[in-house]
Amino acid sequence: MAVSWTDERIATLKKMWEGGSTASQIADELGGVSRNAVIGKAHRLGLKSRPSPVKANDKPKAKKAAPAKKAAAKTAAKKAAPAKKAAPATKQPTKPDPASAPAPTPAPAAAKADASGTSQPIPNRAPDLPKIVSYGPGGFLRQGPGDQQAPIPPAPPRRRVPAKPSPEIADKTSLLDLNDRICRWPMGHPGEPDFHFCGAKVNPGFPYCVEHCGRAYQAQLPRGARRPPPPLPFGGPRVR
DNA sequence: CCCTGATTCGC
DNA sequence: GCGAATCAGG
Repeated sequence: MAVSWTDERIATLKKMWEGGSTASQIADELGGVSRNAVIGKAHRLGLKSRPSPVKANDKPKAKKAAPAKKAAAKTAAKKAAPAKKAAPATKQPTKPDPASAPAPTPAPAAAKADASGTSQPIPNRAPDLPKIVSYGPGGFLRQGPGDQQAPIPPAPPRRRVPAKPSPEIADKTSLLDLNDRICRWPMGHPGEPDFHFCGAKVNPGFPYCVEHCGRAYQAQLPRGARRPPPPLPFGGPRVR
């Protein structure tokens, strides 16, 4: 292994993982590791999978055999002979487990965040869940179409080596400084040396400060008045 | 095809 | 403990 899992890297991994970032993004950000490594480490750390595209379902129907057998057979076959598909060994009936805990319902009742400067626009406080609520597909916070705050010129390329050796982020709010009480609004792009977070005190019950709550939770426009510009997490985080 | 996370297993 | 290979769903 080229890089070991230092305490710092583990902290970053945890933060991003819990923050909803994908394993690929985390791997990218950390640098020097594959997304598999990130996932493996995350599991070893005891982190669970939140939105897993593959795991969420739980059908009362019969399931396929456990992958263990297949994997074992596969590897064995691979090592032994270049056969593509090994013959299925003795099959064993898998008994379906009873349904487990219900899926977590996020229920983003973001409601209305006023745009004008009328004091506190948060009528209903968040009842619980101190964790993240609204992340965009890019892994970070979504932003309403109303405004832009940065030109966002450079699209960070997919790099896999140097990401954060030890940048001097000084007093900027780094990923590791995030906690439940400070605004997580991202400033800049992850991977850039000056990438940081807002860091202001959060609007109680929300992951952002009051100002950024107004940006994160924009009232839905009435149907028909739909705006063409879709919300982008960044200017264009993905480059391919 | 791309993506995602989960799991297994050799190292 | 680590992570590539593999699996499996979207």
